[in-house]
This record gives sequence, structure tokens and C-alpha cells, in this order.
Amino acid sequence: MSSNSRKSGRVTLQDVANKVGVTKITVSRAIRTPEKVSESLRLTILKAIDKMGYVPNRAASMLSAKQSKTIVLIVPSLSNGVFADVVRGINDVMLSQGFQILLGHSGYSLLEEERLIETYLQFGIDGIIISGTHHTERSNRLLRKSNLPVVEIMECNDNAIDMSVGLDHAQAGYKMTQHLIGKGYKNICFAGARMDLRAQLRLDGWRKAIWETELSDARVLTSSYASTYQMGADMLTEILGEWPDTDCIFFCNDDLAAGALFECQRRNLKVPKDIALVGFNDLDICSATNPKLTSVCIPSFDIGEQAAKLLLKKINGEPIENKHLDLGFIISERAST
Amino acid sequence: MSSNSRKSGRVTLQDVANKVGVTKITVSRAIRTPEKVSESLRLTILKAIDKMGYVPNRAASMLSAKQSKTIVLIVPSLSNGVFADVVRGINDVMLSQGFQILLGHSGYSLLEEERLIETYLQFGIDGIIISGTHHTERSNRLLRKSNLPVVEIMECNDNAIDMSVGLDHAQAGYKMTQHLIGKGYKNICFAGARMDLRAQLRLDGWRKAIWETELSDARVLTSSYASTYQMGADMLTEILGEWPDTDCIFFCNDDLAAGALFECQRRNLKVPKDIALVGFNDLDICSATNPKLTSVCIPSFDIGEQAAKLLLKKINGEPIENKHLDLGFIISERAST
DNA sequence: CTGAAAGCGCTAACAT
DNA sequence: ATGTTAGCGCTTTCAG
Repeated sequence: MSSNSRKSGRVTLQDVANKVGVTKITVSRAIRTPEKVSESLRLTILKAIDKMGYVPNRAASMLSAKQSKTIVLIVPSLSNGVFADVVRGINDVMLSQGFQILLGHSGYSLLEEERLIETYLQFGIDGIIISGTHHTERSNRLLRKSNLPVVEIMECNDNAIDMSVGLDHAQAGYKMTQHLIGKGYKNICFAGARMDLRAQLRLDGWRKAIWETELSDARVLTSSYASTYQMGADMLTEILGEWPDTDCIFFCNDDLAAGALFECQRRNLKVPKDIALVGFNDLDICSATNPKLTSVCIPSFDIGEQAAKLLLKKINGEPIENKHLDLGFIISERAST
Repeated sequence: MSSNSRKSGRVTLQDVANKVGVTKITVSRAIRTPEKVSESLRLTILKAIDKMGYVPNRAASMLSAKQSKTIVLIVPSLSNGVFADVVRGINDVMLSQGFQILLGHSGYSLLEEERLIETYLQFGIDGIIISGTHHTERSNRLLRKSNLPVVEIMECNDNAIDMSVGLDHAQAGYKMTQHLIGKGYKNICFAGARMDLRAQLRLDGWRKAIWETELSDARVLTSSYASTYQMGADMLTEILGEWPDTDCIFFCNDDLAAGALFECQRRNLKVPKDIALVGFNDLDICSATNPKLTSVCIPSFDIGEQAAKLLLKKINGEPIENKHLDLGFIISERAST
């Protein structure tokens, strides 16, 4: 019967109950299980809630209930269009099921990722979707110890912590390179920035295809710095300086490829006649530039959607047929090759 | 003395205390106020915490303590490079002060924004940073009733809920248009997609400058759909069809301007000789394309940083000299004009 | 430096 | 259809 709003300054269930003249559990029921409260009372309560500006305290619910109806999504980058699509896919599924999504971005730093994991674990979440299958040792420990459902996305990997939804980046790199070789390119260069594990795998695929056809595997340019358009332009310059007979460059992402294309325009190099350019991810920009860029199209939205569905199943204790989903990729051939 | 891990399956303070042979409050102190626990005990406790994989339950802390040390940031879009910078600025300040950041994105929907506000309010946050000064009526009510410190960003506006950090978009549109008029352009078109309030203000600024010089204000093309490169290309096509003598287009953002530039390349139109193109935001792509794009550079990172500092002051009850910070803008003139 | 007791706001389980 | 009781895991007094 006491007014609880002394401490927090926040309106509580008790405050509303006092106002209406019922007990707090009735107010709680009016919100969560309206069919268990008589219509007239319910309307009175709902009106009071609205008028008083009552907002449930999720911390308190979380403490007494088992589920928080909240999951966490950790991605390396927010500005990367690929993850924007992944987020949409996850949102679509989770929101419709009444789940909230907490979003974290690590800026491609595994240590920041670890910090995020630790932080979000404190929020009593019901599950985690996280990018990649490579984390710090401590991150792995935290995730395992948490006993929470974990879906690792983008890659599809048997040594994932629990479940995984993604694609085989080595295979994608391999197939794209094969495709380029098939088109007659002889001096194919691989260029990548911020060589995270997935970029590394793409390079591995490139190497495999190059080796199989006994072409030279010398043309590799990598940087640990971030991918930017400028970096793509610089890489083109460096590659043409180092290996002037390069006839095709396979960039590990679209930003680099687009940056290189702009540099070609400045140098009056014809793409693909003088040099062919290829990206990865097939972002919007690929079908916007002149010429349009060939790229590897990955099912970003589907990855998000499937990951969310998988996580939900696990949370709800439903049986899971396949813990690892390989959603594949498509080579989008355009005018740059 | 009871093992609390029956319900949640989670390791609790009590579990650690049992293991070490102390009470839970001592464990709590070993974490939060280590100087109040003897060194040897502290080390034992810390070791046990690490070994048992204990993770504090923030919901419980939030219930008993007053502060949650968590703030929320709501932006319209994550893939927009402007907000990526804002997020960095806020992160830099808040993380160093031990605050966590919950990130929400509304996809430019005011209703989704309202949903996010309602959701995050439930988490017992200490403050909110939100984009724009225009929200649904219910959003405004929720924010006001919450009694939480609120900083509205991007715009700088006296009718903000509480504090605001941003710039004057109408002024930016006005100054850029004046600049274009000064360069001798006569038939200046304004083109904008997803005409949110800020884009609207830029258009207002354009109009004011156009009116002052008695040029024609007829050349306005807007769309409520999202900005994409393709949309920029389509807009260029439409503008040249409708008003063939247009000599300059001021786009409400860089994506559109870049898309239009690519279309010009396809049509063999020389920029800026045949037509000048201008963007807004000055994202990376502006200094990457050929020719580089003229744009309005806005202090995204600073906006984030200042907003965070302002919010912190308010949270800590410090005096605030200026509730509204106008951080200005710079016209980045490049080769496209 | 360590402990005991009380309570944050809510919900589950069991009454009535 | 509504109320009572107990307790989620933690922090805040207040004691020792």
C-alpha cells in the first residue's frame, strides 16, 4: 500500500494500484494477461497507467521471471551495408516474437567484442547472435559458461560454439577466382584491407584456385587498416606500380573495388579492358557505378533471418535439425569483368 | 548460505560467497570497492569469480542501486556514415566514464522510434540521446514523463525536449545555395529523397537563397522513398527530362549526388562543365569519386562527443551553461562544382 | 575489514 | 476475477 515512488522517482506498479484501489498484481495482470481481469477494471487501470506514465521496470521483471525476452546481436561494424541487412533480417523475426534486440558493434576489435559480451551478459539476456567464429579465449569462455544459446553468423563452421549460419568464404573466394580464370584473366591480383578471418578465407580460396591452374600467386596486397574508398585507390596505384601487367584485381570487399574504379577513371584506365575489378558483398554501390562492379553476392538478410529463427528455436527448447546452415553465395557478374 | 543457482542456472554472488566462505556482500565489495577488502581475501574472491564464470546480474543491481550506468542512443539509420561517426563520438565519452550504451535504430520511422523509446525506458536507463527534435506526441510524452535527461542531436533547436546538440540545417542549405549562386549557377535544382525534417530544412534554406536572388524556385524534386545511389541516378534522369537547362543540382545527401554522378558518367555528361552536383554530409565517398563531390561537412563526431558530455553533466547534476549547442558546418568545395 | 537485515519492483504459485 | 506470499540477486544501511 505504500507509495514506492520515493526512491526512483519512477511510477511503479504499486503507485498505479494505489491510485486505482487494487493490488499491484491486478495491475500487472491487466497489462500482461488482460483476459484475466474484468473489462471495466482493466479499462480503469489502463487509463491510469497512461495518465500516470507508468513504464514497466524490466530489471524487476527479469529478476522474478525466467525470460528477459531480449537477445543481443554483436556485429563488427554498423556502417557496413552487409550488417545493416543482417540486422533487418534479425529484427523482422525477433520483434514479431516479442523479443527485444540489444545491438553492439565491436569495430572489428576482438577485445571490444569481449567487452561487449561481458557487458551484455549482465543484462540477463536470453541469447546471443555474434559475427564470426573467431573470438578471444575469454569471450569463448564467457559464452560457454553463460549456457546461453549462441548463433555465430557470416561464417558457417563446425567449430562454432553452438550454432552457425553463414557461408563458406574460402569457397566463395575459390569460385570467384575460378570464374575469373575461366574468363581468361592471367595475372590476377588479390587485394584486401582489414584482413579479418573472413577476408583471410577469401584469400585462401583465391590461392587454391590460382595454384590449381599454375598461375602466379605472387600478386597479393593486404593491409591491416580499415577498408575505405581511398584505400582502394591507393591499392590500385601500388599494384600497378609493383605488377604492371596485372589484368584483374579481386578485392576482398566492394569499398576497395569501388575506390579502385574511381582511381581508374582518374587515370583514364578502361575497366574491364585495361584492368578488371571485382569486389565482395555486392552492396548497392556495385550496381550503381560506371561500369557496374562484379561481386560476390551474399545472403545477408537471410543470414539474419535464419540465425534469428535458429536462436528462437533453441530458446524455446524446440529440436534443431541442423545446427549449421550454409546459405551459399552467388557470383554477380557485371560490366567490370 | 543457500545456493541460488537453482532457478536461473546462473552463478550468483551467493554461489561465489559460498565457495570462498564469506558472505555475498564481501564478494560484492571485492568487485566494486576493492579497497575495502583485505588483499588476500580479494585475490581469493577474484580467482573464484573468474573460475566460476560469475557475471554480475545488472537487473538486480539496477533494482537496488539508483543508477544503471546505461544510456540509450536512438538513431534513424545505422548504415548512414554520419551516424557511425556520431556513435563513435558518444562511445568515446561514455565508455571512459563507465557507462554502457544501448543502441537503437528506427529506420527513419517515428513509430518505430516510439516503440524503441518505450522499450528502452523499461531498462531503467540513466539518459537518452535521440536524433532529431521531431517525434510522435506519445514519444514526447514518454520522454517528458520519464524525467530522464534527454539530448536531441543533429538539429539544434529551442523547442527541444531538454538539451540539443547539432547544427542549423536551414542555414546550411541556405549558405550552400548562396555559394552556388555566387559561382554563377543560374538554374539550380534541389533534389531530396526520404524528406525527413532535416532534409526539409535544407530545402527551406535553398528556397530562401533562391528567392533572395529572384531565380526560379520551380526546380524541386523530392521523394519519400529511401536514398540510394540508384535513386540519385533516376533523379538526374528525371530532372534532365523535366528541366533540361538545369546547370546545378543540390542533393539532400551524398548518396544521391554520387548516384547522379555515376549516371552522368554513363551519359557522358561532364561534371561540373555540363552540370554541377552537390551533396550533403561529406561522407567518404565525396572525396573518392571522379570528380570529387562538393558537399556540406557536418561535425558528426563532435556532435556525438558534445551530446555525451552534456548528458553526463545532467546525469551528474552538474550545472549546464548552454542547453543548446550549434556546432556549425563547413562547405567542402571540390571538383564537382 | 566483514556481516546481518531490509528492500528495490516485479512475477509465480497458491489462495480465495 | 482478485488477493497473498515469497523471492529473484543485488546494494544499501547499520552493526560489529
